[in-house]
Amino acid sequence: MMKSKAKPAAKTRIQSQNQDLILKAALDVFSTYGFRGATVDQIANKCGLSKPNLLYYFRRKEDIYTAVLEHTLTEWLIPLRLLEVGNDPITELTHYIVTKLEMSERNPAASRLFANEILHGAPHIKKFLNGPLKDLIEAKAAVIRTWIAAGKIRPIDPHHFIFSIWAVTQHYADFAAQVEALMGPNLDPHKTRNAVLDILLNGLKVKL
Amino acid sequence: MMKSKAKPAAKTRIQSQNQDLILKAALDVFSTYGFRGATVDQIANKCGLSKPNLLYYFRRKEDIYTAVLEHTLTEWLIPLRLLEVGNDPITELTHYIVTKLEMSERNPAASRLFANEILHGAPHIKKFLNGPLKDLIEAKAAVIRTWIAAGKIRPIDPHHFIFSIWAVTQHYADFAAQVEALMGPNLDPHKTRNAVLDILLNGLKVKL
DNA sequence: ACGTGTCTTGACCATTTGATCAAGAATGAA
DNA sequence: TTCATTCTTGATCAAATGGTCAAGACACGT
Repeated sequence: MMKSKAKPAAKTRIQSQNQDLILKAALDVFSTYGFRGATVDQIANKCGLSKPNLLYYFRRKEDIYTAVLEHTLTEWLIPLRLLEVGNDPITELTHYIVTKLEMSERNPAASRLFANEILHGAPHIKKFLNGPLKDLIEAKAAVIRTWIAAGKIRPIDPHHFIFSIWAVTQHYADFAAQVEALMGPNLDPHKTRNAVLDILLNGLKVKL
Repeated sequence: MMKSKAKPAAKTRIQSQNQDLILKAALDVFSTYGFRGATVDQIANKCGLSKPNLLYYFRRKEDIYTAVLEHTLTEWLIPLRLLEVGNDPITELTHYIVTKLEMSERNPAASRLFANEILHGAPHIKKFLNGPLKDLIEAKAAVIRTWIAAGKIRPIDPHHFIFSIWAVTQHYADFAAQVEALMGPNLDPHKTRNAVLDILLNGLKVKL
């Protein structure tokens, strides 16, 4: 029998079902404790599988990690891809920032997993950074330059502006412990959204 | 003989010398690998001491971690403390942001150690966040409100504005791997400084 | 030089943890 | 039902790692 491909994403019903369980649990555990801090046992317990069974689906701990990391990365770029020249820069950027904030709020674990990976030197995703992400950021920097050339926004540095958006939006997921300690547990997402939009976008207006 | 205090910061020449070596090495190792990812052996090797010798100065791994963390925190607040009402908000904020960027550039390990701790829920510094840091941020939020009341800057949310400054400035240390991948290894600190100041402060201007 | 207290370390221990394996249980196509 | 394939797990291993200890080396005031 042909074994189809090297890594058949999922063949059996049980396979795809369990792989899904594992990836969900792994995202939780890895994002909370980091790669080294997480244990295979923790992940196994969290999804109700035995450790050997888990290692039947992913041979090594690192395989689970890279799988969940890649799965996260692909979704991570989607909002930025949607940033196009369009008509109004403020509309476009507002949509991007709001989407990013919503992602950080809905799935902080993914944000933290990513942050942790970068923080430790991005050993597993160097290629992703130098390849797809680099290409994407250059394309979007070009979009921003178009706006500037058209006189629609003030001339800011596109790259550093994108970094600032990333930094601020992800801050609310990655540094949630700090934000919560300083603002209390009932942070109003609506207020946060308005404040962030205000701070990041108001400086773009061209002087009259 | 009186043992003076519970934890005499350092008595002997050798003691203060070795404790210093240990803390320096520990900052490096902990910031790179996280608490769980770091090993006592790594720290010992890095500072040229044997593992048992290192554990002679700090009984447990966690003691080293908390020591280096506390040592870092105290310095971390200094620039923000210097933020006062003064005359010109832009001057004050520029100074704060520039200082923060310089700290991130000069000592990225400290920034990453802190980021890592927060990222994992800040288990060791909850008290610091809820106490000194909370007090400080409230005081500085008041400073910003003073500027707003005086009509010197546009009415932005003080807390979220401080968060934004933290997020953006620390981004260049914490996410250095990503920044480097996207901008190349020769990032010009001067350009970064100007770009960040431009993005964060231009939106504060009151409309004419 | 002496001697007390400080410093250093090789050897060792207990636990955790990633990973293996053989054997048994469940699944599903014929 | 049959039976090959897939799935599951208890038992177990080897390595890594935090921490201990007793014994020896060293520093330094006298």
